[in-house]
Amino acid sequence: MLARLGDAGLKRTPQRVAIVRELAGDLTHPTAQELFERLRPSMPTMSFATVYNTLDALARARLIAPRALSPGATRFDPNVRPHGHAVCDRCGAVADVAVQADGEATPELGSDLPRGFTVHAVERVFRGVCGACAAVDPGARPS
Amino acid sequence: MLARLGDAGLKRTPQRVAIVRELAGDLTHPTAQELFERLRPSMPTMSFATVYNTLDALARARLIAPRALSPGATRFDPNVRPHGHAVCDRCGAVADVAVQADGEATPELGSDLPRGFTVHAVERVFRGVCGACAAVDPGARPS
DNA sequence: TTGCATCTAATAACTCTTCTAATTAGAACT
DNA sequence: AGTTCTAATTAGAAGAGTTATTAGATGCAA
Repeated sequence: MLARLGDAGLKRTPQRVAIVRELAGDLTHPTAQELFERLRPSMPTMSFATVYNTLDALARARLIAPRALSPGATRFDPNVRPHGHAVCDRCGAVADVAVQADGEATPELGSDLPRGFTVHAVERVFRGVCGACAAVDPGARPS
Repeated sequence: MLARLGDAGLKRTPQRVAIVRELAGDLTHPTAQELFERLRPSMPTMSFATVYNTLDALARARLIAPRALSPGATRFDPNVRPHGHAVCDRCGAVADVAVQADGEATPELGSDLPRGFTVHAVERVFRGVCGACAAVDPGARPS
């Protein structure tokens, strides 16, 4: 993934390397804030704006994908291949979900798209309660 | 829908009636800001907080559904039945999409959910470019 | 190494949403 | 109808999240 930085015309700066590294091995889809806080110890001078700039640059280069899975902070996903997400309504945790046949080849399922609408990607989100939250309070309202 | 206000233990105030009316016949999934601006002429004294309070109350009562379809403002959907959404990557327009078998009965498709995760709802989002935007600039980048 | 374009840091500004305190207004109960 | 209780509204400020601006530093190619 670092290699593709250059391919996209992006310079390989220490800040970008750190952000890419932190994101690449992270399955929790961190927010910009979370990335910033995790990287601050090792890069104390890094600015908050740099995190956003870098994430924006990576997203434009299609190396990561921003996800609006719930209101509030945008989450960033190092996996740009088609897949679904399980989102906990209580704690907001996000987990990847393998979804077969979720590519652009399945608009038959959602037939009546608006006239002239061209589909580029199909996302699927499973909303519910994760095991940890259910264990804490099994009887709570769904949300 | 107005009738269900009382069932939910919510008082029938003029502000709530206006918001419910504006939302009920609107297929564009307006944001809180949009609702506020549309209602201001007829209810000049209404506060911004009231819009949020009311939308939150309606959402808790399951009369509307908040949707995080793209980064930025939350959109509110008067249709709480299971259905999908077509979202234009350029202009942000949202349209409803009928989706068969999109209820809670289809987690087989997205099999490997996290252990202990209970699904309450499945959402499907079709991302792409709407006809109007494609007409304006057919050659532009997908996003 | 020099020059230029890009990138970063710092900060301000902006958008969206929530909170607080005081007032007002529904709904229920005489 | 009048009273009371509680919830809802208002206005403003505050908070979170994001984007824009600008000056200065840095990487990269010639």
